[in-house]
Amino acid sequence: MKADQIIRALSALAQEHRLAAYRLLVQAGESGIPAGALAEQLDVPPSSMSFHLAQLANAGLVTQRRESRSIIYSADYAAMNGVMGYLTENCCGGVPCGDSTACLPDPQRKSA
Amino acid sequence: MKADQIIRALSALAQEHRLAAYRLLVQAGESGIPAGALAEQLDVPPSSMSFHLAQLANAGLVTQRRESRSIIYSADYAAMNGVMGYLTENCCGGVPCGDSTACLPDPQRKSA
DNA sequence: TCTATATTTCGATAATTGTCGAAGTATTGG
DNA sequence: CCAATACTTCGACAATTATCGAAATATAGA
Repeated sequence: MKADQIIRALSALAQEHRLAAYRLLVQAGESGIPAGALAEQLDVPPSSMSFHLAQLANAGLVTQRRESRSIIYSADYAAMNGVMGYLTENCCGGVPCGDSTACLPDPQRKSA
Repeated sequence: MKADQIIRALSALAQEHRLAAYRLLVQAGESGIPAGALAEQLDVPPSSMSFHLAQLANAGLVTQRRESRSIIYSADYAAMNGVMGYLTENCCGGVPCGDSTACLPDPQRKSA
């Protein structure tokens, strides 16, 4: 994963509403949350929420799927793990350290 | 750790030069790297580097100490772990998942 | 097809962030 | 005390990002 991609992900998370939205999505798991519900819960106008969700999607941190009239967003755990892996890379001068950030969607987790 | 603090940390890392500097510091470990050396390695003017290092310090991601005429910066591993913990919190809808991001300075790591 | 719902795109404006030279502040050695 | 070194702070300007109403797009149901 290259630096530019990581920076986009970090920028995406470095904003009040997006960080809050992302965390809700992370906790919601695979079922995800529709854009409108996120806007309501975070008390942000729909157009603003849409802007923020687009940033998260562009960063690869969330995926979207249409379901009837709603667009459901869900967190992409692999992307999050990628970012954290990048930050911890060579974290102790090359010496291996308890560096095993792994997080998979609820239903189908690997046996870590 | 509260959201505002996390946002400052993520903002600090979400910038080309700061991400690069931070990674150098992470790899350098406790000995750290003087401001000037970072500026030179990253090909950034001293005043710009200073600005960026101040951001990282303000976010609590790095610490600084004076050593003669130089100011040595080093990564604060605990802060990094705090940020990652925040991101993975309740990451699978409350179900525990391989969520053990830990990273300690080279010389004195815990037996994880 | 017409209307209501759900969301996005557009566009204009406000706010924040990045850049870097010049000047200022520590520290050391002569 | 003076000059050199290592950094930081200041200040001005450029660039990017956030906000949100209005208009556009997609879907579903009557």
